Amino acid sequence: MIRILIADDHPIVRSGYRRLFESTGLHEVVAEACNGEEAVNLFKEFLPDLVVIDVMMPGIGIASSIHRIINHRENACILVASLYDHQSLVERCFKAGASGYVTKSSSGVILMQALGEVAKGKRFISPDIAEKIALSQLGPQKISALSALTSKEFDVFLRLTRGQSIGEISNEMHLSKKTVSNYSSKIKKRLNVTTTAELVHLALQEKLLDMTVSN
Amino acid sequence: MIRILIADDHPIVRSGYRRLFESTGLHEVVAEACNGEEAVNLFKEFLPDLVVIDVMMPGIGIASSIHRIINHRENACILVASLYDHQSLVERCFKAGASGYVTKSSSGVILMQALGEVAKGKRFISPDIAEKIALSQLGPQKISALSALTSKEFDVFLRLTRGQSIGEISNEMHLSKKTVSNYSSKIKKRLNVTTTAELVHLALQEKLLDMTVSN
DNA sequence: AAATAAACAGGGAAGTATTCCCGATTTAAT
DNA sequence: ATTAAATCGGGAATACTTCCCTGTTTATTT
Repeated sequence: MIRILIADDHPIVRSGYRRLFESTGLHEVVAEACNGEEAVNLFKEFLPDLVVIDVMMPGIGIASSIHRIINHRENACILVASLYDHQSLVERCFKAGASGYVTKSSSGVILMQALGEVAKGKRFISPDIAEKIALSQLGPQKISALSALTSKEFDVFLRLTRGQSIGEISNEMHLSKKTVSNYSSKIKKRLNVTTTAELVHLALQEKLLDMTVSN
Repeated sequence: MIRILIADDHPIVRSGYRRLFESTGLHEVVAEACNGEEAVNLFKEFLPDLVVIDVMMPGIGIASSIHRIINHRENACILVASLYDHQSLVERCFKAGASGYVTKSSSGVILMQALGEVAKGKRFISPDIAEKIALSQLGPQKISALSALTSKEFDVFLRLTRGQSIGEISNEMHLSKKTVSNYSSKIKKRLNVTTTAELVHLALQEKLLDMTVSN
């Protein structure tokens, strides 16, 4: 029986995981977290065999959540599930200690496959992302300016482009407004822009935001 | 027995809905679609009592999906589920003929409540969104929030979303910074957002911005 | 193991932007 | 001719930005 911790801020998504995982009879969901801190705490409490964690939750960022879990148990098995497939995000997660990365548009089959591999201590990356990254390695090596951002900067960047204010971000990340504001400035400087709107444009170019909503 | 069609591009989310809905014994999921076209086709095929549809799927946009469903059956019950709670999106959905709108961070209780109301032919909007948006504003007669902007406001809106700063705009438009800043505030208030990033999102949704703006 | 370099967190100060409220024109609309 | 809306900005309080600087904590190198 593989004991699993699910971390996602959407109840419906947690419920979906539960249904999928428990359908095999080989997995047991021992706890559910709806933010990063809770995930870390529940990990310490339940010591699950495997953690399935969302990249974008309120509170601490994904990198630091992973770090803190790995810190508590060196060989923790962490599978990241994300709506986003940007290379720098994937890189950041693996670097922090994740063992697997899948997009949420992956099928149940892929998810279960990922679960199996990660539980065995292997690495897994979903085919759609692997393909994208592989292809991007082939082209002219234009490194995205975004990978120049540190993990905290990147987190703030995402939140800014998603429309959050400095105040909201400081609350969710538990940092002072001053710190967030300083990050915001540093980010703009590094990316050579002056306004938040331009940050959004960059995020769009890097396909970190998608706006397929209307038509 | 209420017969339901689920439309969401994430298998995990569909699975979560299924688990939730079927737990009551009063609902039956008769079909699952993973994009707009499929939702429309499956609707025609199964004629479910109710459709739960995601706002952001590949292919045709939500508005056109809803339109095509309503076109096929005037009184179809459609519940929209979304990660986003922008008023213009909510408006767009209601205008197209949806009966309910919930965010995906809603609890199962809220979701079931929404399902019940919508199935009865009533309207439903999840409390977190309702808090931000006055229900009274949502009649099908309402036109795009952007057309509520005056021409100067619209001009400033476009410049802001293109990444110009208040100072730049005031120079180009020969207005004092104060005036531009006041416009900026008024625009956000009218469009019910608080940050410039959200303005950019609106512009994108309204196709007033194409992603090739900044190089 | 010690040294060097980054990342992280935030204070100070000056400047810019935001919000909300207000009053003054000009321009439309009934 | 009158009411309404659009346009333009001042005042004041608050929020955000920028640049610079000081620590502390993590990583990397030698």
